[in-house]
Amino acid sequence: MPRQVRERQMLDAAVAAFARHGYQAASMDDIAEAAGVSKPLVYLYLKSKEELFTACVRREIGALVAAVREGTRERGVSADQQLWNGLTAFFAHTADRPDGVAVLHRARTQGEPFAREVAAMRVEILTLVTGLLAQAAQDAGCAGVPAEREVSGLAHALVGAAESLAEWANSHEAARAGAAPSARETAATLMNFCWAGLENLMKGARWVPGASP
Amino acid sequence: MPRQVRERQMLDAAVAAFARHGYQAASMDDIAEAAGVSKPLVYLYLKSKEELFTACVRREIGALVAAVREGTRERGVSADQQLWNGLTAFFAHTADRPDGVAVLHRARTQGEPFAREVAAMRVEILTLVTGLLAQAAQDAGCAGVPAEREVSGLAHALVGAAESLAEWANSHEAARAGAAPSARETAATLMNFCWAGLENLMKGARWVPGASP
Amino acid sequence: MPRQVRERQMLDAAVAAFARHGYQAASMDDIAEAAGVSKPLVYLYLKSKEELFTACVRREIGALVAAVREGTRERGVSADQQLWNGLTAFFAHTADRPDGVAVLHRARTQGEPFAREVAAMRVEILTLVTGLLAQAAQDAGCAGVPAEREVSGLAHALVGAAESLAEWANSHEAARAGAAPSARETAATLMNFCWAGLENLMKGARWVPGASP
Amino acid sequence: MPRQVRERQMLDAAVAAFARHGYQAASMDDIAEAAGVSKPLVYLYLKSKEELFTACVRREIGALVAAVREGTRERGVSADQQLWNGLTAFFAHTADRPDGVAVLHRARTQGEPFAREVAAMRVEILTLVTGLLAQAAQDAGCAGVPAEREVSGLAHALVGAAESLAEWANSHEAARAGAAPSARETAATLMNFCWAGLENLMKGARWVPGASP
DNA sequence: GATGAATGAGATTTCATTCAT
DNA sequence: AATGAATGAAATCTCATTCAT
Repeated sequence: MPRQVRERQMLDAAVAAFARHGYQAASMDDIAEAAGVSKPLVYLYLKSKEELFTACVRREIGALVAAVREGTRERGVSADQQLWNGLTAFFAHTADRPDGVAVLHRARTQGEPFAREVAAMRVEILTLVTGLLAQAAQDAGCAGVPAEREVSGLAHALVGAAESLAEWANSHEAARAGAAPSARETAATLMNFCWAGLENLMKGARWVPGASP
Repeated sequence: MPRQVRERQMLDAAVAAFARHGYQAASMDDIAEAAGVSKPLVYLYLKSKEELFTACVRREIGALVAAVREGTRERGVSADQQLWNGLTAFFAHTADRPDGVAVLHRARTQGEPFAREVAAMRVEILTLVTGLLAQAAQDAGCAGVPAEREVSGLAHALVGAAESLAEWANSHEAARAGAAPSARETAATLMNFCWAGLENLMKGARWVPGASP
Repeated sequence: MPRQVRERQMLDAAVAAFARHGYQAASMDDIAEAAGVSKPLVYLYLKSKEELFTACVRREIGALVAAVREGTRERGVSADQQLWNGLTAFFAHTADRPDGVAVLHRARTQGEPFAREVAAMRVEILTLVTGLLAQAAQDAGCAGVPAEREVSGLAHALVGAAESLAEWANSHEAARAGAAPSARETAATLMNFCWAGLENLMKGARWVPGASP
Repeated sequence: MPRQVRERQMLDAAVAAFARHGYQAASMDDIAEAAGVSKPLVYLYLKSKEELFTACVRREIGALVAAVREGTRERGVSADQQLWNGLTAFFAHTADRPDGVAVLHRARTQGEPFAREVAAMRVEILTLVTGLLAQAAQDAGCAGVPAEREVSGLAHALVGAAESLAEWANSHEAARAGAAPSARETAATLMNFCWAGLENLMKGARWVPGASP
């Protein structure tokens, strides 16, 4: 059996194990057995547990980013439409590969080297989002560009909301209140949640404490 | 030294260790040493690693919920103001006890018993938030109550955004773009991000794909 | 509370614990708690686990030997009658204090110092038995005294049979085949088992291989 | 080195250790070192201390039962001869493998699962013995079959006597009174001790208190 | 006379990792 | 290319034992 195939089997098994048990609790024994190979072979191909985890993380990062980029590829549509497309792609992907997403989630709290990789991916996606927001601002004849720090905060809020919604949409809790929502429904929920606020912001309108009607 | 004092020392050390290394990687040896006691004493007082972790989680849940409840206690103010107060308390708390928050974050991916405790806390806070949103809807002369599933999704989005913002606000990344933002600033960012959207939703206005200006 | 009373409580608790769990598995914690006192008090009175076990063993040895001696005290009766009396006393005692007997049983396999104490007790009882056998030989006009080694072997066989019967009589297995047998019944069983053989031996008759009818 | 060989080495070392120190006091460290392997290998092959002990017990049970069965295999000889053959085989075995016998002895007081295995073995041997006694009764033109409980008691007495004699024969004490007795001598001692009594019993004769000559 | 507080030492068990073949 | 055999290191947890009061 060719090396590439064997390697993918190992990565598949590793992603499943890391997703279910976490980095520490997943054992190389179990991964090797699940992959249907002997432990020395895993070490021959992937060097160590750390590198194996890194390989998993990189693969899943690539898959996620590719999915989102593919979703926002369509040109000639308005910024909010593109954002919606990207979100839909994101939610579709998280529904499709829950283990991969779980591995990325685990990696964020697994020490510097892993956390950094995921952080870099978040930056990549945030950049994408930020770009869309900026274009939306332009489209809307926005008065001025908000401070970098504010944009950064907004982007983090958006991504955090998306992650939380993805987790909720794929949990059993959501299914209890009817069928699990589709990716499009979830994306719409998030757009509803934030779009008006973002639009206002871009136009320079601000919510301030003590000023509500 | 009296038992209560020692127990608090142990919990402090354990929270720090669990926050930094996670449940599995934090060792009882290190925790005992950090607490300035011997390992057997930790076991005498806290029974096992699992119960120690549980004790940490419960303590931090209590502290977080108390902080947020305290923030929303003030009566006679509008709903958005109360939400803002609660968010400010939340961000102040996360800035004040980053380790405690990290422990709660870890607990969510550490198996059923722990995850359930945190989930229960999230439900408690979501209920609080939902109540405020409902009152806001009333204040705004809202046309109809949105479906339960939609409200649930919105609340998850809000909480996720808050968590993500808290993490970002306390990270070094935020400091790089100027001083770390205050709790009030972060709360304002989040209100700006979502309030208009929520208000629209309550009034029955919806964002729909393909309908943007 | 006077020291003697406290000490007896401790010994009672210790005997029960050692009987149930064995020397190693019985913990000083449990013994102290069962005795209703704190651990340091146990150490104050009984020095160490080893000495505590020794005290238990000595007490139970004393009780057992006293019971058997009491049983054989009656003068002016034939030797077999005295032996039967002694056996009855032995089985009555083992039925009455199963924990004490169990401790002695455990002590036999618990290393030199303890095993020696029990061995000494066995010697004491064996001497008693041997004396009765000798007198029986005289009564029966026995031809000659058997070799010391043979007598020793016989005595061990008798004691072993008695111990095994005691254990069986107090086990649930015996109760399954009707009510548990009384001490007198068990003693009769053992007398039936061996008396004729012993009598023959004393008269010089021997069982030899290949000579059965 | 092949797995089977290593496993036997481990069992040999474990039997020796359990025999000398008992289940609790024997440490896996010592067993591994005595077997000339590392501790993890012991766990890899034997799973746990409990299973290791079980494996020892089962092996020694098998060896002992096989030895006794082999001894009683010879057909066409009288019942007492067969019993003597079986006893000789038993004493030869206990002299040959004192550690194995000691392990079985320990197992009887080491908790339900172990005690049950040994009890089952005792039942097996008791059945064998009971069969021989029954045949002997037939040979002797026995009047009637004694009650089940009485037979059970007699068998227990016989086995207990045999165990006690075996222990004595292999102890230093026996050697002090001349050379240690051979298996045939010990078997003869036991036959002398009980055979006449058993024969009487089979014929319906009973020893009763107060009726001695 | 009695105890709450505390620990050094050692138990079983698991895991990532490497040879020799 | 692939593996059965093997281990060093470290994890969680328990226990007999002693102070200071």
